[in-house]
Amino acid sequence: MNKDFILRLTKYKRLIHKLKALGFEKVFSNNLGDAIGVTPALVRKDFSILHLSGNKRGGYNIDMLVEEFDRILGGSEQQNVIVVGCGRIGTALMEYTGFSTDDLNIVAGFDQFPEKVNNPTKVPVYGMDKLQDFIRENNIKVGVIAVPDAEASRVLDMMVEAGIRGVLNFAPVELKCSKYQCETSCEIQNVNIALELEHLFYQISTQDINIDRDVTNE
Amino acid sequence: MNKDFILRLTKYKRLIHKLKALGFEKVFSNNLGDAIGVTPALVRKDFSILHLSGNKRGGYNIDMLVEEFDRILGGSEQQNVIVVGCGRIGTALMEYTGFSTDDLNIVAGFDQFPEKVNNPTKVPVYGMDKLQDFIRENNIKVGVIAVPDAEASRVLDMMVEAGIRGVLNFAPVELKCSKYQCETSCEIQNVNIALELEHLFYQISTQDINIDRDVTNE
DNA sequence: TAGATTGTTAATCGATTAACAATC
DNA sequence: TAGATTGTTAATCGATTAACAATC
Repeated sequence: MNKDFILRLTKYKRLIHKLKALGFEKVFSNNLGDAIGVTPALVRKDFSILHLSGNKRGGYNIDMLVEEFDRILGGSEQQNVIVVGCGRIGTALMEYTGFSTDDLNIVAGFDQFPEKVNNPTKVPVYGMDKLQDFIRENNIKVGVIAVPDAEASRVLDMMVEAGIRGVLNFAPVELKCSKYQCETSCEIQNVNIALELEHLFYQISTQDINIDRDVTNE
Repeated sequence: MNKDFILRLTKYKRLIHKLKALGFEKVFSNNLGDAIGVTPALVRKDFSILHLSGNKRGGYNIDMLVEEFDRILGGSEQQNVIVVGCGRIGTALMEYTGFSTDDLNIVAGFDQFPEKVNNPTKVPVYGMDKLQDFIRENNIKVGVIAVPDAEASRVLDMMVEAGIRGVLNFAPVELKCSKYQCETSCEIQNVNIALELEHLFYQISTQDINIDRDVTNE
């Protein structure tokens, strides 16, 4: 439910893996807080919620943290992802190599015209007619939508119907899971680049003026 | 300062433009709330902060809203953006046509090896040596970073030094604006796809168990 | 021991919502 | 007028932080 909390968890996990690789054996709430940009108190609170305990004097044991966070966040099982829509953005994701360090694995792409896809990767690209069978047979839970605006909603329905539980959506529509009682059954994360850019422009434009002052004065 | 508030503003703006196109003349806090997924009370509160007032019986006038939101959010001036790093993601953005409806305009790409870039667009691609001059001469305020991990930080410094005030970062590093007293002078928005995917996996894995129950019980 | 750090409680802060008087 | 909707205040809610006792 609490997005910020979950986001912090993934940050903790990454950081702790890095520290382990650097040879650290223990770490303090202080260090962790600095690194992910929160107060030490919040780190301790988070850890307390997760029942991760440290030593009053010696901080938290890195090996313990690595183990616990791997358990909490699904560990190092390969997490398989499909990409639907193999245009520029779709193929860019398929080609991206950085995922492997996070145990994310793009296992297939799907496109309306698979034969037209410029695909320099080893990831196979299938037609849309194969989509649902593939999801079912391989028990895929998470997919990326990178199809044009107009198709996004239909594609989402297909994916959810076949069993997809989480979607990262790059189409510039605020997708909502309409079909079925989907609220509970499919998480959607929208990545809207135009929105982010507009947001930046706005932040910049109000930065100097100081929006609070400007806006709350009568 | 308040991210959610600003994000709502851009959503209002888009929605209102759509309603105007549909021929609406007025709209109620109720409708707006439904459409962007917030309570009507919050819509009224937001509008009140912005000094947008409606009629006790007749809701808010669409023409007024269009005008005001355009003014507040920088209106329909073309907003020029550059893309630094013309790999897969960079070129995908350059090729993306959906920006024009938001008056976003990608005016140039930059790459270490501009001659190697596969560029099917009309957007010119220059070498990195031209970056700072271009930013200064064209008074560019917002840029996208789509370079590899290791270069991101250096590229950011170059951009900020030349006058960039907002950055959308696709490199999988949590960029912070280190140089100068940059806290105040450059907004950074990180888009970390791997993080979003992991986040989805985690949400799914805890959905059934009900994380709150699982986690807060002693 | 003295000093440092955890774990937890209570205080704070800020955003959202409920409620309702004002009024069209 | 009666009904509906705004605008605003006060209440609520939840997350973060400060503070400090416990203790290594």
